[in-house]
Amino acid sequence: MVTMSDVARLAGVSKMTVSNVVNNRPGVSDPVRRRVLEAIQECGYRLNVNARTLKAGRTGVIGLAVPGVDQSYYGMLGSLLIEAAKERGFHVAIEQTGAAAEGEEAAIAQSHKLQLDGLILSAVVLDPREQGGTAWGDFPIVMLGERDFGASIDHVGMANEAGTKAATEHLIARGCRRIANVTGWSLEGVHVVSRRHRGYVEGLAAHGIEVDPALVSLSGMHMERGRKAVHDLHAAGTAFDGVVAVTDTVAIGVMRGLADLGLRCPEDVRVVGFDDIPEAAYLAPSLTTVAPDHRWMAEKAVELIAARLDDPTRPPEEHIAPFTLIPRESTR
Amino acid sequence: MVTMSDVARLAGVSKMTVSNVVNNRPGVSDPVRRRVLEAIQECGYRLNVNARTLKAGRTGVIGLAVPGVDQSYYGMLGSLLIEAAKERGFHVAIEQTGAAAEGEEAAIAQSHKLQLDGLILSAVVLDPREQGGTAWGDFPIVMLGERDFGASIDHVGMANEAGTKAATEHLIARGCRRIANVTGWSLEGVHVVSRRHRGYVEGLAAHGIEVDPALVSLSGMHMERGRKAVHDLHAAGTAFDGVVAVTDTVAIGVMRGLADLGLRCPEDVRVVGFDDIPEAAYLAPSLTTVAPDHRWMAEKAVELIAARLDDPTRPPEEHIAPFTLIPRESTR
DNA sequence: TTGTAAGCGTTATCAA
DNA sequence: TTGATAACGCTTACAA
Repeated sequence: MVTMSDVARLAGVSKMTVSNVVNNRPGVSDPVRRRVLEAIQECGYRLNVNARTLKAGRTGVIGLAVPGVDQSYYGMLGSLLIEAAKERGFHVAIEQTGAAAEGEEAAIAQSHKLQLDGLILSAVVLDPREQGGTAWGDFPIVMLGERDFGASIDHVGMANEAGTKAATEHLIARGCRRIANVTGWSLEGVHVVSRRHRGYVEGLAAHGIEVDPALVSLSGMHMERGRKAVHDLHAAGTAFDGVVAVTDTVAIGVMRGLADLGLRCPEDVRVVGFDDIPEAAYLAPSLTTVAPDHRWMAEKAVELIAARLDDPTRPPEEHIAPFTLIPRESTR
Repeated sequence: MVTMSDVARLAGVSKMTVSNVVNNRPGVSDPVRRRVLEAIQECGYRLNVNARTLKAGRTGVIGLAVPGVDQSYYGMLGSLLIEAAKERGFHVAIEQTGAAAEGEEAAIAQSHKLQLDGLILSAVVLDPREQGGTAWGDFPIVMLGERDFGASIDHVGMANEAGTKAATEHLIARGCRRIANVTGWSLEGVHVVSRRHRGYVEGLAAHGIEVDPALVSLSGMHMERGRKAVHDLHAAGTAFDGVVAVTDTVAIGVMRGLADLGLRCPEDVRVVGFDDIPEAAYLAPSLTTVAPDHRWMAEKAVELIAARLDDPTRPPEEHIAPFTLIPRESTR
């Protein structure tokens, strides 16, 4: 490996002068600067970021922990976050949590260990309360998603309740009266699933419709679960004319399930999703969905990391992304 | 920051002994080990990976450069690579190239600069020939995808030609005779698009069917392009009863385009894709596709990085992933 | 404007 | 079995 000393020797100056040139610091005469630059060219020198980091205590890398980038939603989110980070000169190291509490905790520990400059954590199941508040010291963590974070941590969320409520009311406006909610793993506690379910309940309530427990299907966040939920509803003889799916991914499974049963969408059953993943517009029928402003969220998250890095004492902030309901064929 | 020296002082031993304990090295007596571990607990010490790296000359991080993780295929691939890397103790930093030559070159430069231990590059457009052979010294780069890499670089590819040929023959076996190829941006040179197109041509040739240029639609690698391609074929009055799409993503667009025109799949037009992205099985109709063994590719790629790190002089290797044709409803 | 010396937190080496 | 010392490549502080 070519080091600064090598360059220095070649240019006939001291290490320090090379350092000054490399970092574009003032106080180096032009001829010397030129000589150093030539030497750098000549021997193909590259600055060792690690050594610099060792001194500075920063890495320029932020961690991103998501359940898995193989899921459309997190792929899209990851992509936007990587771009947003790039804008501010950060690189991104990805950690996959598998949507498990251990995975999410491990991600925090890892980023700490790797001395990343911060971590953006898409918390699906982790309960920050159980982590003993600010147990992470002032390591900059931004939480994405929906948990009961209290006011103790930077958080970028989206309008889960309002979004699902709007989706539910949209179905009602289209004439649906027996609306199923194909939702996630549990309705206990505070997380994406429970909040979105709450929006469904509120949407119904706003129009005086009572919740029929038979129409609420706890499944999981994958396509297969959405499909199975529809099969189960059908097998149980539960009639329904609309479905509020907890995510677009689940909605894809739901629509597939309908196809399995020979039910037409939207004629027999209307479907809405949540997230507006890239595929949503290209399905047949295209999927009506709640679209949070993901780019906005990504930029906000990186901004919060940068801000906390500058001032570790600043009070935590909470931001909620705006959303739009995008009507498409699945509810026509 | 708590350092080894702090722990050493607290435990009343030398830095070196702490290092030995932390790294689970033999030759430390049990009582001393215990004492050190207690001290570590007590002061909340964490190993500074950076300092270790500085010594080792390694970072433990490999770069992964793909066009964008928001595309299902690269999301899936990324996910598998992250897991494979984890298996071998590597972390992954992601770079997005936007499928542009500059992006791909920049990714190489960046990984160099960040002193990553290696780079796995999903090269879509970069021409290694133009890069002057081994201009990257012995920085471990593994190329994924299909380019004319010569024998000069580690490469993990897939059976693009054989796969598409099989897909084409599958359509023929199903009775299709007017088979369109909705393909990428260009058929010049050697890359995924041209190789897969070649497979299409071979598949037709094997059954004595001549290529009708009107049936070959150069589009691009996104859903919208697949949709547009179908619209264009239709507008031009070109009849077709089958479509070989260059990727599953494009195939989704194709199926959407068929729906736009009121054409039924598979009754009017049968469709095959390539990649087997997670959504393929859940579309309605589900998508017949060529499924390369992605997990195998991911593991191979990481393995090659590790091997070159161990022995920079080893000759470059080329590996081609096996594939399976998965028949589904879109060609029933 | 340039150079010297010390030190960042870790590990390899060798001596005790 | 343990410890002292010298690196790793760079930057900060200060001297020339």
